Amino acid sequence: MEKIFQEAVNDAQVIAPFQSHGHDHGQCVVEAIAAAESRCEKDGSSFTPLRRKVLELVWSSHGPVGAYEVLEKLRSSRRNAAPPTVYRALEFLMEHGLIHRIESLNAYVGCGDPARRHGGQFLICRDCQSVAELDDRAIDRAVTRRADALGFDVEQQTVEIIGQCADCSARGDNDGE
Amino acid sequence: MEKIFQEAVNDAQVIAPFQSHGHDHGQCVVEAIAAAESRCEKDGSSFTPLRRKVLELVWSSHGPVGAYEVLEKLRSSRRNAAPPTVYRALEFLMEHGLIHRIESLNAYVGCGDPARRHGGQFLICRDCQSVAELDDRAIDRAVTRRADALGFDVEQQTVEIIGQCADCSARGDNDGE
DNA sequence: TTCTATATGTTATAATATATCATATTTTAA
DNA sequence: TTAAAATATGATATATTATAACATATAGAA
Ligand SMILES: [Zn+2]
Ligand SMILES: [Zn+2]
Ligand SMILES: [Zn+2]
Ligand SMILES: [Zn+2]
Repeated sequence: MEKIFQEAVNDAQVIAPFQSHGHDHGQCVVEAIAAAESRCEKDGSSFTPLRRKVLELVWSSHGPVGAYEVLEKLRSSRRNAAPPTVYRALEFLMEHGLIHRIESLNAYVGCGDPARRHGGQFLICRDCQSVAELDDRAIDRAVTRRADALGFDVEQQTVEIIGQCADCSARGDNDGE
Repeated sequence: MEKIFQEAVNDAQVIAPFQSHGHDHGQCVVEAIAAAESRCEKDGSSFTPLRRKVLELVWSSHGPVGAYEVLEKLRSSRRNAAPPTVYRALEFLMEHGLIHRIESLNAYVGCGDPARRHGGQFLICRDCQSVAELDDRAIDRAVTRRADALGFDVEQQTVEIIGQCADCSARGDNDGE
């Protein structure tokens, strides 16, 4: 069991696995900010203090965060922040692949690997709200095959899978068992 | 090319293909209503005139329709219709598998086969807004495999693929070629 | 028939997102 | 080096999507 998990986690197609409860999340944020700086430098775009702060707030957990949740937190450092303040920053972060939008939740989640271009494939735990990010070629291939057969040209994938993660399943949260 | 399309269209995993521009859409609506009646009878739930009307309005095209678009149209027959009128009907139709919600568009689309239980997989044309509904086992299998490897228990899939359909591609709409 | 569950009416408001114009800051280039 | 242009943020207003709460009506069951 453990072995299977480990294989899956080490697979490059798993961009960001579910994180253990006790992991060093400060380090996650540090790495995300570093990756963002690097990415913006490459793109020749300016990673301003506001954008950095908003990215940090999105990374406050591995779960999806709503725009107004970001706004509320942002206001402790920027008293006059308004919805456009946040939405513009989120738009920038999306354009540069630093965050993804979870359509089914109207929320945003930090990207686990902004260096690599990819569409969005997510496993979302209904209990702990954690998100695992995938770039699964088998899923992509299955989608592309079917689309090709119908003469459909794929431009953007939204794959959002709701369910229960291993930890919550083990802990016996809610239904499920 | 035609042959490939035809195979794909006849495949049971394509619940509803893209429709030709000149097809008899009145017939689509008639069939959808008949299927809905049958389904509700099986479920022992009441397919009221309001719910029927809302379903017809969702079926006004093969594209996604917003709740407030439905509301506006509904008002020509029900002067006093309000948002809850529509949302409650949409909720009912969803619960009975008569429509699906397209999360990435905050919109709804009629289900091409309410008799069969299935999750949502959609190809959505960015030009003509038409939607093809899939129940593709290869996509489902790829998702399930990866989820299993991560110990994740899948409960609900949201697969929404944006792109350009064959017709629009042939007509040379916008970019794409 | 009375009770009970279901369905709809009605009003208000919550939650999410964008438009618009003003101001500040940075970059470009004459 | 300074004016013009592009970019970024401030500020206000409003659009869009969705739900809460309570009242009334209707349909089945007891
Ligand atoms: Zn972390
Ligand atoms: Zn990513
Ligand atoms: Zn039709
Ligand atoms: Zn369907």
